[in-house]
Amino acid sequence: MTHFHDATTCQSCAQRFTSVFCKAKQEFIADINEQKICNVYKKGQTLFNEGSYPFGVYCINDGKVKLSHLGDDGKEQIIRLLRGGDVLGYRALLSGERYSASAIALEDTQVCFIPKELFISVLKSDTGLAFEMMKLLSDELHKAEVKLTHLAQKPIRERLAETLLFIKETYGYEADGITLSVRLSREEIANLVGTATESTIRLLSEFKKDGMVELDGKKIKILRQKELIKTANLQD
Amino acid sequence: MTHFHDATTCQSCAQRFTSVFCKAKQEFIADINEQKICNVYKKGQTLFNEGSYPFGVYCINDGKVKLSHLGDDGKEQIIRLLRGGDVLGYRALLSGERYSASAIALEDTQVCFIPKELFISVLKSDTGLAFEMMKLLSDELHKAEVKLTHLAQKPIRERLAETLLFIKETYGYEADGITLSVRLSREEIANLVGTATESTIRLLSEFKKDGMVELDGKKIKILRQKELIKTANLQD
DNA sequence: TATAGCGCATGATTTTTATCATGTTTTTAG
DNA sequence: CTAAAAACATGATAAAAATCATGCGCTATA
Repeated sequence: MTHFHDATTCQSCAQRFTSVFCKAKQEFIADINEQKICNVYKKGQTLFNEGSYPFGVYCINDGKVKLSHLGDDGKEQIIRLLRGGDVLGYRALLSGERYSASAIALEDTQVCFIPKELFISVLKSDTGLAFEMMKLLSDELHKAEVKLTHLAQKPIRERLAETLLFIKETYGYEADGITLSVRLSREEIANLVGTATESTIRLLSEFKKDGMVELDGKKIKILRQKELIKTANLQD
Repeated sequence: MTHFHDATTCQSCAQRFTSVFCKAKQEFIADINEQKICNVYKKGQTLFNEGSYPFGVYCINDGKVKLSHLGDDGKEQIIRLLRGGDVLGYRALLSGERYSASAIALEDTQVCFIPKELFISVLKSDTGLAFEMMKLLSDELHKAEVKLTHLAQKPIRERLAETLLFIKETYGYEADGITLSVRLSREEIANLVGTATESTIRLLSEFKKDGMVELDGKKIKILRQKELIKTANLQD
C-alpha cells in the first residue's frame, strides 16, 4: 500500500508551494489548517459525484485523480487529470451548481477537504487568493477551448499523440525516464481522446509498430517524443 | 445603418441590469463611466485579434460578436457567441496571456472598452464583482466542458440541431417569432458545430426536408423546435 | 452592366471512424 | 488456485464524415 508523507498541517504540506493556496495570507492558511479534513481515497474511489451538491473544495496532497463527465448516452468523457497540488470542486461551488463532473482516484490519493464556508470567507477577505482563483479558472477555460478546437478539427491519430504528451506533461515519467507514471486503461485513454476504445487500441499498436511507444499492459513507454510531437501536429 | 440607443453613461446604459458589472458598487460604476471608451464596430470588424496583448475588457452594449480560435491548420473554430450585456476579453487579461481568440462583430455593434488597470483595480476593491467574475468564469468553463463532451460523443446531426437551438437561446427570434435573429454563413455554422461546411449545408437541407426548419438564404426559421430538441438528443 | 468571386447546393468518391465479432490475455474474486 | 470477468487485440464490416467536383445564383465592384 502506498505510503504518504506527513500532511498534518498545511504549513508543512508538501504542496504548500505549488497549490493555489500558496498565495493565501498566512492567517488564512492557519484557519484552513484548523478546519481542513484529510482523507485517503483508494484507487477507484470517488471523491465526489456528478449531480451532487458541493460542500467544499478538495486539495490533492499526493496522488492522481480523474475528473469526468457523463455524456447524454452515459459514456464517460475525461475532462481533466489532476495531481498533487491541484484543487478541485471549486467550479461547481463558485457557480452555485451541483457538480457537473465526478472525481475518481486513479491511484491511492491523499486529499484535504476545505469546507465551503471557510473557502468562500477566505476568498472574500483575501484578494490575492481571489485573483489566483480567477487566474486558475481562466487557465482552465483556455485549456478547454483549445481542447475543443482540437476535438473539432484534428483526426484521432493526432489527438491520441497529443493525449499521450498531455499525460506525460501532467504526470511525468517514472524513474526510468520513459515510462508514463500513471496506469490508465485503454478505455480511459479513449475517453480522454474522445474516441472508441478499439480505435485507441489500434492506434497505440500502430504507434508501437512505428517505434514511438512501447506497450506492456497498462505501462506505456514513450520512446520517441519528437516523433510523437510531429504526429500530434502541434503548433506551439 | 443600425441606430443605437444612447449609452453615454453607464448609469443609463441599457445593459446596466444584465451585465456582470451590475453587481459592482455605485462608486466604481462612476469610475468606469469616466474612463470607458465607447465605440461602434461595423459588421465584420475585429475588436481584438488572437495573439495580441489585452489592454482592457470589452462590454457589449448592443450587437452581436463571435469569438473564434484558429486551429493549428488555420481553420476557424467559433468558441462563443456574444450579445448585448456580455463582457469579453477578460480571460486573457486575468490569466496574463495574449488573446487566445479573436472577436469579430457579426453585425454593427456598440461596445464600451474598459482599460485594464481600471478593471483590475475595481476587481481588487470590489469583492462582489470579483465573485461575479469567478461565477462567470465557472459558468463558461462548465459550458466549455459540456460542449467538449458533446463534440467527442455526439454525431454531427445532433450537434447541428443543438447548435441551432443554442443560436436561438443566445440571440432569440425576430419579431415573427420563428426567424433566428442573426445571419451566419453556412461556414460559420459549420465552425460552430465543428464540421465541414458541406456537411452543414447537407444536414440543413435534410432538416428542411423534414420540416424542422425553413431556409431563405442566411435567414433560418425554426418551424418545429420540439423535433429539433429531439434531434439534438439532449438530456437536460 | 458585365464579370469575377463567393456562398450555396448537391452528387460522387474516398477516407476516417465506429461497430460488430471473435479470440487471447490479464485481473479479480471466491 | 481456479473460474469468471474484464481488458486487450485484431479482423471484417458498416456507418459517418470529409473531400473533391461541378453547377447555380447572387452580389460586389471595376
